[in-house]
Amino acid sequence: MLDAKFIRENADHVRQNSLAKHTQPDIDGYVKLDERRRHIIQQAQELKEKRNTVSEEIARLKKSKENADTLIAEMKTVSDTIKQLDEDLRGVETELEHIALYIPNVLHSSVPDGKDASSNVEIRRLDGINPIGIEAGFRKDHATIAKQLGIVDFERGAKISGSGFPLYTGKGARLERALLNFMLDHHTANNGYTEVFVPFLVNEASMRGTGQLPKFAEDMYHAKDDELYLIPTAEVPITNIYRDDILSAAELTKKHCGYSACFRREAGSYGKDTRGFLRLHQFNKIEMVKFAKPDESYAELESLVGDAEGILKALGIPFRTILLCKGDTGFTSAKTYDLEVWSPCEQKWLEVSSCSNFEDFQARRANIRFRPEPSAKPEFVHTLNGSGVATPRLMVAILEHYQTEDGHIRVPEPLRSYCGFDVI
RNA sequence: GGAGAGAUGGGUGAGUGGCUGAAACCAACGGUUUGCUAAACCGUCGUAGUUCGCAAGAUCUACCGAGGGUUCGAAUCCCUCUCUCUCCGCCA
Repeated sequence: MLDAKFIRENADHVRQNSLAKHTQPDIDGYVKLDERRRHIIQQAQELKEKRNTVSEEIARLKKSKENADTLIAEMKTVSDTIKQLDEDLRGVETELEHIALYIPNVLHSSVPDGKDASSNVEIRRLDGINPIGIEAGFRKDHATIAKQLGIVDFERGAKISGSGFPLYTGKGARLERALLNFMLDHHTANNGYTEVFVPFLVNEASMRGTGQLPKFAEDMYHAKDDELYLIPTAEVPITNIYRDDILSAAELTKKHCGYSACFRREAGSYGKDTRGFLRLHQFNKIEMVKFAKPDESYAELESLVGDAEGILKALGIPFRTILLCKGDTGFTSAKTYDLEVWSPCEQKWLEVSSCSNFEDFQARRANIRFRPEPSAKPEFVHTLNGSGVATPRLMVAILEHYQTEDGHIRVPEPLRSYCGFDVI
């Protein structure tokens, strides 16, 4: 959510910015309503002031046993008018919020122009154990080899729940768990994150706080009887840990990482990337979230990307880091880097992490503030988050890059102690 | 699921219709003093918004879990909801 005053004073910029993100919120309507809002507030305030002073006068008269009937009658109509104005105000503010919740975050000036993924800018590209572009002919794609080795049972997963809900079995289940444990240990030991284990169902306020609602309601699984939502990412519960809190400057930058299962309806992407692990309704992910001072948030974004890259480096997976262009940057983000691993069988880059600086966009929605100085006024923090990383496509990369000629998988070195075996 | 208790400012906790934006204490901040990490004393010390002002700031308004209601006037009375706690039952 953007600040009302900011929208008022930068209406053109906000409009251009929204267009760049392929949305057209009613900025003119917002500005007009905002004007009306302030007009109503002025009228109501004047009347309330009058009511307050006259009420004191009435109290005085009554105390000295004088007659206050005229004043009381007068105040009755004043009160009715106030009631009407307050009602009008509520209506206007509801309309304002309805527009404001659909206005996307303002892009950082360093974000390149462009309307879709083709304009994203590659920042880094790193070879892992297999140089990118040199592909061994013997490789089977991840779905085939996984099935052959009996480590994932897509059919039975579909039987239990539906397509997009994989069932990991035997060494596959162990490898998945090894990945998650390795990543959590890595971030807590090397990168200074404090681990959290979060609820996987959250309430509506949390979903609004991080910006999933109301705009992306159709992407979420919703337990209607309890008004709870299954989280699409641990970003939601982790960021909302400090909803409505005031943090002290000394504890910033606050860094949390956590595991969660992630649930996504993927409405509208039926038929896309349906094979194997490429697109799932449920998957596992380690998420990193930072709460930073505004003047430090962009440095924190760079180190966040570095933390995510560290996982891929440690595992020897070839990857590239790209900076998303304006049109590809998400609704809530000011600037986003994606990490993509190379799939030799798909001949495609697969996104395994998205690292974003939301500046104060989420903090304003979720009301997360900090005190710059012990007795200073609270300000909104900047929130950032990044996957560190999501497992399905990482698993794709491991199954393809670590495949041997005789159809087995060598377990990447850092995972061996977690797995208890070296080969699948 | 049944029964009960509660929700007040960063914290503890007073406050039952007008003089309460809210006592007191703690914490925090500024200062004085004594002078080795401490104590004593004095002062400051909520948030949001409106209007005015270049600004510092000033005016006004709202807010005592949320939303309604009664009243000239509500932290205080009534209703609904949410959450927390305790006990019982059930289940992991």
